[in-house]
Amino acid sequence: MKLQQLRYILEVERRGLNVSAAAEALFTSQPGVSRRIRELEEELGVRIFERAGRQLTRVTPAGRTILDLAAKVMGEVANIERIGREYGDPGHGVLSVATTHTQARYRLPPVIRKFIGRYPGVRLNIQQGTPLQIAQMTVGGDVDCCIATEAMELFDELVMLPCYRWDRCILTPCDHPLREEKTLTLEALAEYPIITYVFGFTGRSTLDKAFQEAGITPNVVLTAADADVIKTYVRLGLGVGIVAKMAYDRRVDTDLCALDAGHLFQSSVTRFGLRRNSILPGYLYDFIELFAPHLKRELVEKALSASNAKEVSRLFEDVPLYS
Amino acid sequence: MKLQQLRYILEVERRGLNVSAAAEALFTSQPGVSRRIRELEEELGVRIFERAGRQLTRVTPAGRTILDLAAKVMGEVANIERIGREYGDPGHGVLSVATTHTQARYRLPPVIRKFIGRYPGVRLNIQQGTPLQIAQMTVGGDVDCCIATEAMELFDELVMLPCYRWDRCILTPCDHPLREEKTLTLEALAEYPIITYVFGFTGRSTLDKAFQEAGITPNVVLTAADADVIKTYVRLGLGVGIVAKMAYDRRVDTDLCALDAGHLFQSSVTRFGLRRNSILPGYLYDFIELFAPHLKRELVEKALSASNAKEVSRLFEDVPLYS
DNA sequence: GTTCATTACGGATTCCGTAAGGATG
DNA sequence: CATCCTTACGGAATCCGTAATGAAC
Repeated sequence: MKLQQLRYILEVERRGLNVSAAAEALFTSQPGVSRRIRELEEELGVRIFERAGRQLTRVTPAGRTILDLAAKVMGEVANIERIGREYGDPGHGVLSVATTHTQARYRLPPVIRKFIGRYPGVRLNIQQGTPLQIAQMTVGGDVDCCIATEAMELFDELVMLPCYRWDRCILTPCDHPLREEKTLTLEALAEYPIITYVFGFTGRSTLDKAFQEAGITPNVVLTAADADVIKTYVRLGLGVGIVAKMAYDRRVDTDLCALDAGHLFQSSVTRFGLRRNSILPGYLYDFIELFAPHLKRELVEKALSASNAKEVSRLFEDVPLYS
Repeated sequence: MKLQQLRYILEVERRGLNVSAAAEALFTSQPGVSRRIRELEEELGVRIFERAGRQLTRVTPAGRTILDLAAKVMGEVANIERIGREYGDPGHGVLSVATTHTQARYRLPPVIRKFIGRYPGVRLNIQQGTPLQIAQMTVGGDVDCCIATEAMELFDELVMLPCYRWDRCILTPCDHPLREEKTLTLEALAEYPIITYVFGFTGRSTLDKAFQEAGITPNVVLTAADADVIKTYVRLGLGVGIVAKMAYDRRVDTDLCALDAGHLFQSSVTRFGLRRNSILPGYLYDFIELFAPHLKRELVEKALSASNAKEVSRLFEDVPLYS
């Protein structure tokens, strides 16, 4: 058995059983991939992929197990390679973080400023994407870690570390009638056209839940993937915005007013995502702690070695997350 | 990185950093091993072994981590290979069990009779050795599992499944004065020369502990690795034997008498040992259940995936082990 | 002088890419 | 006819074993 063979079958699965696509992604020829798979199947004496004629149609039961184990193997191999880089060149390396607009724009800048001061030898690489995309990037090994509020629970290869809890606020022009209300209610809010996040972004699901439970159908006239766009349309008078509090800065957004909406919606928790059982470069522990000071190295290591999500969440039972 | 390289560094470590010995064990040439290691170190950019001149002297810190990860990788690879054999040829294969004389002689025969009836296609392979040897054989992958009472807790790569609890008896010639005693005591026992197991065998440590706690120094005139030898010398009148109850069969040992000693010594627990995170062939689950009926497949699987010994022992808290 | 690891070299094997072939929709 | 996997073949790289070299006890 060769590592190459395992690498190939994993890529073939990742590309939806398309050998040609896998070959391209692996920067090699398609017949090579085909042959390597065939060899492995012959050596093991088991079909990994079912074929209809020449097409790979699906993964056999044995193949399923083999692919899962192969993924583990490649994960450990990646760890070994990282150990090499770490010891050979401590304090140097690359840190790839996948995250959403909200984090990149509002929450990460001070963290990154401190980080690059402390690790001038580490090349930072911030990838932006939808929550689903960034979770996939992390699972697939394209980045070292991710930060997001949504969709992270969909992958159980990911360990999720709660970072901070946040609430929403309502953005209006400063002369808006909503500012007259004594205590803001969902009903009052629903009187106006609403501008907020696209589904699947920045806690949007929590927002929908609140309206649904109150039996109210809000008039959402526009959705955007980030708060800057939302603000723009609030300024145009298109409606009132519902955004994360951290997206409002009274010094910059002088023409907008923010009303606290913490009591209207359940607060959301932003999380740090890491591949289970991965070994992190030393500076990544520091990066995590800069982002969420309660996530000390020891705690993160415990979470990484936990065998299931329940164990992880038990580690964070007593952590207060407001900041 | 190649699997071969990982295999080689592991063997070199196993052979006490002796490259020549490793090469021999791997059925290959010594320069090949040497070069392969060198290549891996160059690729990773880290020394795995420290050298004094040309001799490998010890494992570097980075090497330690790499070796541990390499062991995991090779473990998963072995699992993949097993999956192949399993699916390709269910009900066929090899089952290697390492165990001690006591188990092989008294406890295993009925189990094995049933097993070979149920799985005529499986080749059984029983390896006998000292408790330490058999535990090492299991860790090293030379056998699939082991059964023993002693020394199994020394390896935390092993998952130990408690199988049954047993007590000791005192073997004497039938006309021996000890038979006159109403209730047998340690003091009375210590009046006579004693023949029992060698240290490290079949619960010998429990035995020593009992005497020590009572402040008695027994006169152990002869020790042997198995009960058959002990019986022989009891028959010769050399002393009284202390052996596991299961080693006495009144139909066969008609010239010997057994006195219950359950109240004198703490009972011992015989355990099944498996490598952590290994995948077992289906018939091995059956073998385990034949040996210890409470060890159902599901329970064994849970224990195998547990991350530490404490978690394992929690699984067996409520299991009664007398049989 | 024996043990042990490294270097040097030739042969065998494996790996890979290009080109051609056959099946499917 | 376009897509996609397999087979065929030649060149390159890798792997392996023998022999020779050098260091250490």
